[in-house]
Formats: sequence, structure tokens, C-alpha cells
Amino acid sequence: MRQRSTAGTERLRRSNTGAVLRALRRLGPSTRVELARDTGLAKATVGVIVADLEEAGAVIEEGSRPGVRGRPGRPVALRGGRFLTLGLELNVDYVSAVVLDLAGTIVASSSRPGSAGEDLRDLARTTLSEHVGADTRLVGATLAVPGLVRGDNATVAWAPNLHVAWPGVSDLLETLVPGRRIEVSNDANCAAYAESHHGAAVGVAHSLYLTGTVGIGAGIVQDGEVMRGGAGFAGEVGHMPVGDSTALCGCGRRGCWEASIGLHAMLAAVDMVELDTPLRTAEAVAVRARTHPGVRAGLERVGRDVGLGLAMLSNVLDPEVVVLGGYFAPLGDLVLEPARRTLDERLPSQMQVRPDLRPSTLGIEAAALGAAERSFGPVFTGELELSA
Amino acid sequence: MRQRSTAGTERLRRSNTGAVLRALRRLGPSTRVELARDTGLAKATVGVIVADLEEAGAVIEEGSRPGVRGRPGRPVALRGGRFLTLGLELNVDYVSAVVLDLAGTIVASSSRPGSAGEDLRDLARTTLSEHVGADTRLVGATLAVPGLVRGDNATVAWAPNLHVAWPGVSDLLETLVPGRRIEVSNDANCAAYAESHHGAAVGVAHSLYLTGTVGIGAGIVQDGEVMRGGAGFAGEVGHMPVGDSTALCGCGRRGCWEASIGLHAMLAAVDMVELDTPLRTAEAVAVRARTHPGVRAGLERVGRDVGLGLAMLSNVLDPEVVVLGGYFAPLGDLVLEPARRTLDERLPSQMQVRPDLRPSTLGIEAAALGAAERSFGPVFTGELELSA
DNA sequence: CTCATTAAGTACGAGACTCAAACTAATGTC
DNA sequence: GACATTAGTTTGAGTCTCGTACTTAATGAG
Repeated sequence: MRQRSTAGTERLRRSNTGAVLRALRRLGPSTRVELARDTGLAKATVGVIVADLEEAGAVIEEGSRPGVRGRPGRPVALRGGRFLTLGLELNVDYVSAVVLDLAGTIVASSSRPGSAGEDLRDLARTTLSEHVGADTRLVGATLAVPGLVRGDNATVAWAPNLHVAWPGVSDLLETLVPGRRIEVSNDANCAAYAESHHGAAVGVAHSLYLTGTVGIGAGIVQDGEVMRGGAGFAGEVGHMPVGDSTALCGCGRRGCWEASIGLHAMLAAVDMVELDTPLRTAEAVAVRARTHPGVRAGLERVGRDVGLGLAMLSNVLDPEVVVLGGYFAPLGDLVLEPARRTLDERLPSQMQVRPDLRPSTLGIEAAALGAAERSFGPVFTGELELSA
Repeated sequence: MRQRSTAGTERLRRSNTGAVLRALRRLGPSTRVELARDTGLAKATVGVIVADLEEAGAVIEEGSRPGVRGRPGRPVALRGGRFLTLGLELNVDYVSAVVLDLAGTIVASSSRPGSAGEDLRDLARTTLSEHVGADTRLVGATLAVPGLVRGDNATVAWAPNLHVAWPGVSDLLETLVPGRRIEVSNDANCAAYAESHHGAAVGVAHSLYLTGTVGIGAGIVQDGEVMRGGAGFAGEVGHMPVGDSTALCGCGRRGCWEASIGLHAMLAAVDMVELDTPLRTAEAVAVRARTHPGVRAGLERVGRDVGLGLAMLSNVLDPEVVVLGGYFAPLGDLVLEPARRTLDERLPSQMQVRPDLRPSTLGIEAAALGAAERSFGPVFTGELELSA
């Protein structure tokens, strides 16, 4: 896992190694010839790169696939279990940790209530001690937070809902993985990244992730990359003036989208009370909706306002897929159907492909999973070299 | 201007050559040592690259800058006049052409009324014959159109306002520059690119361009790159539900932003009539506003609705700078001031830096200029090699 | 069973590139 | 005029990719 700064011919090798790794992630187990065709490199070059990766323990040769004429190819696959990343999430009322391996397998995934730096540190320590040992290499670690992260990917400029002294957390992180810098990233951006790599938007270049809790947040993926904006504020869509223009928002203004479709607005619409977590609350609402038409009507109203805002966002961003997470996921079509109808009404009829609205399939650990995946980013771009 | 497909060590050289060219564009005339410092390459490498570029005619050595201790550096600068690109625009009622050189100097820039393929071809032919000769090399050409361009950067999926048979234009282009493919691009995206390279958003990584004519369009620049969206529809913001929800839009729906701030809505607000072009119309409105409070009040209303939509866009995209073009440019602060006030009211107070609203400084040829600049893109990334 | 056929993977030499260090060149300072 | 200082070039070593030729491992026809 050396990080070299030389810009010599080794940079070319690292870049090509990244291309091979990306191809393996995309294609699954592949022979050297298949990798050569996909990457455009020469057979010989791929052979050398694969040999290096094998020695480093990053790929492993599988049994040959016979059946066709000629010498059978010997597929290589990304090797799981050896190179790991840690993804953490520190949220308002819970902390999560995910350990991911190079093959894309989720090695560990856990959450627990809590909101203090100590909770996070304990969870991370436990997770690390259980899954990271002498025969594994920790490639990187990323922490997802519900706040505005500066361009340095390390410090938080603004986190209104996080009642933790930031310098404290920052120090905790240093003690957690000594000598290794932990990147910090926005939670909605991480969740969007998770959806585009492991969730409902796999293989989609342009997607949008919308999460509903007390607040509303979005993560924008354009061409496979998370969009941050000038100050890291991109995707903070909760306070767009959308929906009921008289609804009072927590921010003091009226007419924010959040005031129409945030968790509390949804609960008011169905006349129910909040349980311990947004997900559990939404599950209870979904159950009650089966028997109570009034609840369905309330969700219909919420869904229309969701669709109204998505019409805005689709006009601006033109995503192929919109993934709805947070409390929207358990409610599924109860909210998505009216949203789709509103979207159909409001989108320009000439727009070729309406974005596909899908509920999130990842659970509460979505952001932590995305954080872990992001730590693999430098490996797949070739910035970071894997070594035994 | 060979385009090589080999992925050998020459790719590394091309990439490094691109880095040197970018540095020269950004820093202006620089010595080899300065370029080495900026790019991170070794002095020797920069020396070889600069020698190659000089032989190709892409850079030229300037007089030395003495005055300090030691051997004086001999700055090299991008050489204008030799490598050129052609930018074209085919719009509803005019056609434009811009010739740009490698140094970023606008060699030629002209517009004329017209909307047919023949008008475009004639203008392009004249421009080319006047400025592209035996001692110059045409690097590329790009055509900007008010419509939806497919991912192939060559064909148009949808251009409602363009009353030209598209296959016809496509054929015309082939005859124009034989053997060279002309890229096609969206006009708002081109104008946004022009503003970020030559206009009011130079040096800004995240900017937004908003143009007002009969319709409203936006171009989004994120990290210096134009954002296209899944189907090339990103930035088609005219039909977002913003502003007067009762206003009837040309699309048949009510409440589109365009119906509140499009040229016709603005004229209705100030009770004036349309002249031959949006720019000329807006100039007349600006003159009349000096003496007529009613006109100023009308523009105030339009400006507030501009600000309302920009609040949406800023929440989603977080741009550092918003450039307002089209009819907004001549009106300047008459529209921008109320827009700024509305933006201040509607943006989350925690947002660190409010986007800076600036009128466009580029005229009617903005899109054609951006189209020309885009043709230099592959040169500065190292995809396309300049050769004598 | 033998051998041609087919396709995957490897060995090797040529060519291109970057880099660090040594070297040359040009200027100001004392 | 010697010397310090900085710019740029030369040189030799080390890497990398590539095309070609070769080896290896399977199938199928006779």
C-alpha cells in the first residue's frame, strides 16, 4: 500500500494496474486475454500486471474454464479477505461501521445507538479487532457525517444536527488507526456512492440519492463521481422552496421542501407519532396504511410533494435513476407511486427517459458502506498501490 | 495533430505534454523551471517537452527576463496564430462563428441573421477562408445548437426551436471541413464553458450559467467540466415549477420558471414589445427603465423570480459564481439586485459563501466561443497531439 | 493413439519515456 | 575578475509497454 509520488513510468504502471482492477470489478473473473481486450493493453502487459497483483495478494487464479477448443483460459478474480477498508458513520442517534474487501464483499456491518465520539470509537475498535488482523491490510478508512465537509476531506465546516465537539472526534480518529489519515465525507454523498456501487443504482452513471429523515438530503452521482459543489454544499436540497409554501420549517423559514416531506411532516400527514428511528417509524406507518385509507391519503400527499421536488432535480441534473432511502424505503410504492405520477406530469414531455424511481435496498449502513467503498477509490484509479 | 491510440509510454508523454500546455494557459509565459515546479515533472523532462512543442509550433520562446541573480530564465509562451479551432453556433434566428487560437486569442468572431443550414455553411466557409491558410492548422471544430445532443457528440435528439432538417446540417458539416468530424454540443453548455474560460467565471471551478431568451437554459460547470446528465438533458431548467404558479407556459403547463422570467414574461411585466433580438430588446428596456419607475418595478418582480430559481439551483449545485447571459446581461443590476436579495433570503444561512451573481461579459458569440474552446479540450488533456 | 488445430499465456528484444546527477551557460555581486 | 546563483542541457540508468515468436494446454479428426 505504498503511495508513490513519482511521476515517472511507474505512474503509467499504476494507472494501468488500476484499469485492470476496474475491469475485474466490472467484468467479474476474467482471463488475461479478456482483460487485455477490455483495457486495450497488450497481452504481455496484462500478464505482468496480473502477476504483480497476484504476488501482492490482490487477485487469485480460479480453476480453468474448459469446454471450448484451444487452451482454456485461467480466470483471475479479485481476492477478498486480504485488502480491507473501514467505513464509519457518525449520525444523530446511531453509529455504524462496515468492513469491505477488495472483491466488494461486505465483511462486517453493524450499527448501534449512540451519538458520541466514544460510541464511534468503541464500535470501530471492536470491528477492527474482529476483522483486521495480521493476514489482512487496511487500505483506508472514511467517516461519513451529516454535515458540510471542507475540500480537505478531513474537517467539518458545519454539522448542525451533530452534537459532538468536532475536534474531539478528529482526535479520536487519529488514535483509532495510528499513522493513517481518515478521510471525512458527507453522509448523503456516501450513501449515494453506496447505491451506485452496491445498491439500486449499480452500473448507472448518473444517479441521484434522496434520503428522508427529519431532514432531507441528496447525493448526486454524475459519471460515477460524487458531486461536491464549490463549498461541499451540493445536494443540500432540504430547504429548496418546494411543496406547501405555508409549512413552517425547522430553519425558521416557510415553504422548505423538508417542511412538506420531512419525517415530521409525513407523520403529521398520517396522524401518527415518531418511534425510536426513522426506519422503524416508517415501517409502522406502512403497516397501518394497509388498513387505514387516511394514512394512504396522507402518504399520497407526501408522495406528490416528493415528485414535485424530484421534477426540479431531474430538470437540473437529468439522472437515470433516483434512489429513495431513509424513511422512504420502507414505504415503497405508497410514496413512490404518487411521486412517479407527479413526475410524469411535471417533466417536459420531450425528455427522452424519465428517471427510474427505486427504493433503497441498502439498510441503515448505506452511508458506512459507501464510506468504505470510497476508501477503495484511489486503488481503482491507480493512485494507491497495493503491496503485500 | 495526430491522434494516437497506442497506450504505451507515448501516452505518458502526451499526458505530460497536456500538463505543460495547461500550465502555460494558466500561468502565462513561464520558464522551464517554473513549468517543472508547477507540473511536478523533472527539469529535463520539461526541457524535452518544450523543445517538441516548439518544433511543432505550439509554443514560442520570448525574450529573457533579467534583473535577478543567476542565469535569466527564458520564458516560453503558447504561440497564437498557428493552431486554430472553429466554433459555430446555429440558433433560432442567427448563426455565429468564432476562430480561436491556442494562446486563447479570439482571431475572428462574427454573427449574422439567419437560421438555415446554408447560412451557417456560408458563414463558416467565409470565416475559414479568411483565417485558416497554409501556415495554420485547424485542430477541430464544434457546433453549438439549442437542443439535446446525444452522447455521441454528433447527433441531435431533440431541437424544438430549430426549424432545420438535422440530417441536412449534418451533411453540410461534412462538406465544410472534409475528413474532419465536427462535434456537436448544446449551446448553453458551450456558453457556460466560454464564461469559465474567457468570461465572468474565469478560474472558477464550479459555476453556473443562466441564459434568458424566449426560453431559459442553464449550463453547469463542475470542477471545470460541463455536466451533461444521463441523456444530455442536465441544465434544462426552463420548465422547473418556479415563480408564478398560474403563469401559462409555451409548453402548455402552468407555473414553469420560463413563464415567469422568459423574455415574453419580462416584456409583459414592463409593458413593452419585442424587438428583433433579445439583446436589443433588453437594451431598450434598460434605457426606458432609467425614466420609468413602472419598468423598474416590473424588472424587480422578474429579478425576484430569477432569485427564487437560483435559490433552487444553488441548493442543488452549490456554484461559486452564477453568470447571467442572454437578455439578462444588458439589464444588469436592474434584475440582479432583486435576485441577490431573494437569494439571500432563501439560502440556508449556514451556507458559507453565497454564489456571486455576475452579468455575462461575452456577447452574442458566447456559445460559438465556448464551442471553439471545447475543441481545444483534447489538446489540453493530452488526448490529441499537436504536430507541425 | 497420434497429430493437426486452436487459443492462452510467456519470453524477449526494441523503443520510448522519466529521472537524478553532473555539467554547461549566463548573469549579478563583491 | 573570481565567485555565487540560477537556468537549462547532457548523459546514463531504470521502467514501462509492445509486437513477435514461442510454449503450453486443451479439443477433435483420422
